Amino acid sequence: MQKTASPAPLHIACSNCNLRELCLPVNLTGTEIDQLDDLTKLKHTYLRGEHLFRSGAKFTSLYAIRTGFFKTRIEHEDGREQITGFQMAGEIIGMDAISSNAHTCDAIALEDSEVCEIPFASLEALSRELPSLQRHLHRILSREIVRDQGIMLLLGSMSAEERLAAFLLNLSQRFAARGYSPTAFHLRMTRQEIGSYLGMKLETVSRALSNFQQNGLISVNRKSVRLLDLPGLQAGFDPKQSL
Amino acid sequence: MQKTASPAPLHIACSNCNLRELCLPVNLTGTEIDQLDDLTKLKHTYLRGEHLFRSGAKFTSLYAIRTGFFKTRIEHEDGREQITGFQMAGEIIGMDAISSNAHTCDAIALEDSEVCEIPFASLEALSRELPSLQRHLHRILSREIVRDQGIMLLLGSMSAEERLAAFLLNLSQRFAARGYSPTAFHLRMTRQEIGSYLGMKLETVSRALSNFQQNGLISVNRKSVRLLDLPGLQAGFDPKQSL
DNA sequence: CGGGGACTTGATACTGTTCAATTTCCGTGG
DNA sequence: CCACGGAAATTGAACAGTATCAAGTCCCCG
Repeated sequence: MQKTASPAPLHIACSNCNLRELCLPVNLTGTEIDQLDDLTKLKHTYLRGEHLFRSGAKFTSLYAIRTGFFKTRIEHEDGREQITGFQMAGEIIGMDAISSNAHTCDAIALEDSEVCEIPFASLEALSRELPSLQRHLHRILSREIVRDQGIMLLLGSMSAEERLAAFLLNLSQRFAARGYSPTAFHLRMTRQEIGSYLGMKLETVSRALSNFQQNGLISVNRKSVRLLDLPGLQAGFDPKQSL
Repeated sequence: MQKTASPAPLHIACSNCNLRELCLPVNLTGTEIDQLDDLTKLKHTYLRGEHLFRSGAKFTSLYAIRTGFFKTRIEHEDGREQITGFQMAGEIIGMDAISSNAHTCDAIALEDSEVCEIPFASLEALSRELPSLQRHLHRILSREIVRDQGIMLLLGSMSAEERLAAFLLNLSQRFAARGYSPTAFHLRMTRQEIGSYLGMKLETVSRALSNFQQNGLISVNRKSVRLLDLPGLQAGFDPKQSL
């Protein structure tokens, strides 16, 4: 397709994967896209519950989610676990492993999913030749840092209900960015997993959801959620105002 | 100096800065070191309380701490703040800003400090030419991700005393790595700052420290701390065992 | 259609917060 | 050099938010 002398496309229609994170903002020529496509041609599918990788495994590749939903978790020796993120289509998993050449978390499919494997050595090599790809890789790594620090803020200085509201709004935004409804969606994870992510117990998650519902902020039934009052959620729900 | 046929040095004695993070594990020839030195020749000093940068400021450079001590913090609009880290000599600040070209946190000197400024565009350019530098940059970014996720684990699934014990042990390790005593050191930050970092109130920090002292794990007076029982701290102090 | 995990809800316990009173220390200015 | 003022830290008591324990319901999957 790069036969046409047309200017480089504004963003890449990555033929191999749904690489929102990796491809979208990069300005490349057709040949360069081909090189990138080469990089991302390894595809795999994972069924619900399967591991994409396990903590301790040797690091070779990053993984871009084409379709589906994953969670990542780290485990303390005493068995305590912390879910460090929920990843959806277009997002990248595995960046924690670059530092030590071994994965530091488990990645597990929450529904049947398809991923692109991106051999990291090749990505590094190509990014040496394509400054805009290099730039973009750095941005992606940095974005993960910013995301994690946002969660630190959440965990460190917000109440259980505020954390849950922020979580729902974050999902909402990410679904919207993918063309799905921002106000009605299906939770792929259990209350326990939400709780682990947000630093609270599953009962507290359940109570907070019920509470939101009673106050007209959401309607929830099992795993399906409808956000009814986005500004109300954003404002942080204050139970004292509502008796 | 690569005139000599001697092998590349095992690590770099960075003439400009105390770049433990940036330089140490990189294998480079003399010329290459010179290029890197060029990159890090901008030096500045900051007095206690001064800002290295503020949230929102345009991103141009990373900063490597030569000497001194910094904190980084993010602020929620409602005034809540979360301290995201305490950085000491040899560590790098500013990586969060790569993603959006603007700093997302404030960096403030906790004591008089000296930093190297590393223009990021130049670092990217040089790392395109030196694969081992590129690799190392990626490792540093990834290490920050791992660090942040460790703090998420802390905040999400540990008790106040466990968090504080982990914090003290982390400081201990980092001082030890710099040739200082791992068991006797001076806290550069207030109880309130420790609390903000660990997601608890200053009173809780103070009580926990007193509690550790009463149980012979540490001795503490104001800002000076002595760790008396590292294994005890590591095991996580359980107040029920000790009546 | 049956079994078991996921979820909800209630009662109670406990960790950590809040409010408040003191004490200690450090830097500043007389 | 000492005195002073204010921030930092400690400690206590009451309170709030969340965890824990327990019982029961609902579904989803086999």
